[in-house]
This record gives sequence, structure tokens and C-alpha cells, in this order.
Amino acid sequence: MSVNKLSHQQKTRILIVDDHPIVREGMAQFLNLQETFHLCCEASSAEEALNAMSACSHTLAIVDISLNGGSGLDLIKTLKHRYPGLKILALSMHDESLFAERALRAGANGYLMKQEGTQNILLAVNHVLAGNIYLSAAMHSGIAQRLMAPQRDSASPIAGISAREFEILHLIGIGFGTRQIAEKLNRSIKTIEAHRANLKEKLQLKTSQDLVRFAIQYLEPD
Amino acid sequence: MSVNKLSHQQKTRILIVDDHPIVREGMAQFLNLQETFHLCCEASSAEEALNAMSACSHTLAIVDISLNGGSGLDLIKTLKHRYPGLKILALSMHDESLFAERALRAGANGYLMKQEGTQNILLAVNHVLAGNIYLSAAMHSGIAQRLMAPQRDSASPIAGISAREFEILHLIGIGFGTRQIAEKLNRSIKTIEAHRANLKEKLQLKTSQDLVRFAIQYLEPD
DNA sequence: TCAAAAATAGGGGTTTCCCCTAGCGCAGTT
DNA sequence: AACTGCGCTAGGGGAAACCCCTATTTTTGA
Repeated sequence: MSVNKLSHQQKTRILIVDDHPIVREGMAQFLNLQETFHLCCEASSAEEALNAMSACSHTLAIVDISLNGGSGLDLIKTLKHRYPGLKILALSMHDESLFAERALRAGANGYLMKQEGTQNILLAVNHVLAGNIYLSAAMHSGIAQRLMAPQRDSASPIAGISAREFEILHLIGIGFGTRQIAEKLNRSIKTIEAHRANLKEKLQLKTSQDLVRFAIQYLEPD
Repeated sequence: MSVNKLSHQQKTRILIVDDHPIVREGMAQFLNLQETFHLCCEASSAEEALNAMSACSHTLAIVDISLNGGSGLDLIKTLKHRYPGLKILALSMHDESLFAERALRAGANGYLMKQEGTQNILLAVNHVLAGNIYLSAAMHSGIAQRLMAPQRDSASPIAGISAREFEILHLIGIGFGTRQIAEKLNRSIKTIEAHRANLKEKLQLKTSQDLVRFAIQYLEPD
């Protein structure tokens, strides 16, 4: 609280949440090289992230949305709810507007792909810290418009996928069956079936196999 | 040329190929901290990797198999062909035995997941440099057995698969269901089911979904 | 605050999966 | 010529998944 106008005296504290140690280390090294940043904490899970936030307050959190199979979006929501002033930069390996849209809707201030060069990462961090919304250059395909404009128009090609649906899409892509997903999430098979049906509806896929195909090809670029 | 028997005087030269700059930087920082390693080159694509190899010869290459949408496996093949003595460590974000198997078949000496901690990364690098094959702990589920098992016919696209089975595998990969395949080939659903069962048996896949995944990823590199 | 959307889950019929068995034909072996 | 193995064909039957319903509770958004 009350840490304004010290921005060029005190370093900006950054928290990074990613379940890939290499990415965490790389990001830490890189950001700590900058004089104005101090990446004081790393976390590999949502729990660790929340603990780190209560331990010492950060200005910016960089969150991998694919964290542990899709729970990164939940974490973003939770963080934004508990710390409304916290800037959040969503990090993802996917070049897919679907995820960017979800991330921003969940409360992120920016969406950054891991494919981006380090200079763009720096740009994104500064952009978000300045209070702006950052979107990758490759991403100029009308996402901001759709977000700003209330889309009561159902004619949009990509409908809003909920966090839960995203999580289940991820699990499908990894190879889990309906029953296994139900067991993993401690839910009824019927619930998972309903989520799958909603996903098919929203993604405009006809058969269950098309859903599996979509999940594989969009979550596991091979 | 002629840089042998200097291994404990001169640092081991390592090339890392990954299209995620953060991962490259992180890996570089981490490995350069070790006294015996020198990560002299980074590459973000197959072309860059081959150029780097012809510029200065390396002892180990760490290759992301998801490079630019799957061309990492091709790169491993090419590297192993041009530089048979080169040790290759495949890197992936996927916890999927299918990728590990394909990586090793392509010529990699090890398979490392990005989820792994840095101490395991170091372990993997040393293991591979020592001439061993490294597999992530979560992964010894019959992969080694399948690789060591004598492959009957290396001429066929996939060992031991009949033409009819291959045809059906292809149709599965394209997205056809059991009923559609039966109609297309004017056969009983039961026949197609039997073929699918045989495919699962021969490919040592447990569930029907694994078969679909295999078909998609093996026959449709998209 | 109030309506919409999301998350949960059951009913019931259809389809697919999966483990059997089994006949037919072809090729190589003895 | 008979034996043997195997690919291709296909059915029975039970389990599982899929699909179209409805319905309740919780969450979200305006």
C-alpha cells in the first residue's frame, strides 16, 4: 500500500507463475538484469502464487495460463479479485486468439506468447505497468474490438469459452477420457458430458471426434 | 576438428534450439553457470541450428521437438544423420510417451520435459554426455521395451501393420468414425472394430482415444 | 437486483467400445 | 496334400460413451 511515485527509486516487484522451471529461471534472469525490476518470487502452482502474494505484495504477476492443465485462468481471476490493483500479464505458448480473449476476460492486462523475443517481453511488461493492455503483434485479429464491444451478436466465429470448459478442453487434448476427467475433477460423468457438449456447441464442432481433434491440434501443436 | 581428449580442459559446447526466447535464455544462463559447459550458440529454427552446427562443432544439441509446429523431430533426424557423434537431448513441454518414443526413434539420446526441475536438467545433460539415454522419471512405461524390441520390418511405414489396417488408420486420422469407415469400405461395423482392435494391439495402445491420437499425429503432420 | 450464463447432474435411448468366438482364404512349410 | 499362421471378415453381449432432454444451484454481469 502506498508505494506510488517511488517507481524510479524502488524496484518494481514482479511475481512469475509457471510450472516450467526453465521458463521461470529464464524470465527471472532476464528481468533482474533490468535495473527497474526485481523478480522477487517464483511460483509453480496457483497455491504457491497466492502464498507468494500474501508474503510480499507485488506490482506485476506474470502467469502461464496453461498452468497445470488450464488452471492459470482461475489463478488470474483469483488474483484480480483479491488484488485489484495488481497488473497481470498472461503468458502462453499458444498462438491462438481463443486464449488471449479468455485471459483478458479473466482479468489479465496483457497476453504474451513465449515465442516472442525478449525485447517484446520487456515492452509488454512496461506497457502493462504503464496501465495499458498489451497484445502480441501477431494478434491484431479483432480481439480488442470484440472485447471492447459487447458481443451480444452470436455470429462471432469464436464464442466465449469458460475457464472450466478450457480446462476440460485441455484435458481432452492431453488424452483424458470422459470418465478420467470426471475422476480427476471429482465431478459426475454427466457434468463432463455437459461441458463437452457446450464445447462442441461453442466451437461449432459436429462430432465428439472433432472435439478431440480440435483439442489435440490447438493445445498440442505438432 | 580435432578437439578430442580436451574434455576436462575445454568446456563442452552445447547448442540449444528452441523457438521460445525465454526458454533459450533460461537454459543458456543456467548451463553457463556450470563450469564444464559452454552454451556457445542458440537457434530458434532448424535452419539456424544447421548453420550454427557448421559454424562451430558442438558436443550436445538440446532440441525442442515442438519447434515451429513439429519440425523438431525432422531436425533431430537431420542432425543425427549429418553429425552421428552429436549427442541430442529432446526437449518438450508434453508429458506424453508418444513424443518421447518418436524423439528417440528420430535419433535423440534423451527426452526431457520442460516441467522438470533444473537439477534434473543438469542430470539429463550429464547422463546424455556420458553416452547414456535419459528418460524422464515419469516415463519408463514400456518405452524402452518397445524400442529395444526387434522391429520386424523397417521398410513398412509402421512395423507389422497390414495394408488394410494402414488404410483404416489413415481414415481414423482423417477423422472418420467407425460407422463412417464401415460405410465407406462397404464392410460391417464389426469388421472395422476388429481392425481397430488389431491396430491397438500392434501399436500397443491402451485406449481407443490413444489410437485416434496416434492416427492424427502419425499420419497428419499439420 | 435481476436476468443471463455457467456449473452441476440425472433420465433414457443410441452408438461405440471391447472381449469373445469363428469361418474363409491365402501363403509358406513340412 | 495337409498343416500352420495370419489377415479379413463378422456376430454376441455387456460396458462405456455419446447425445438430447430437463433441472437445480451458483456465479456473473449489467
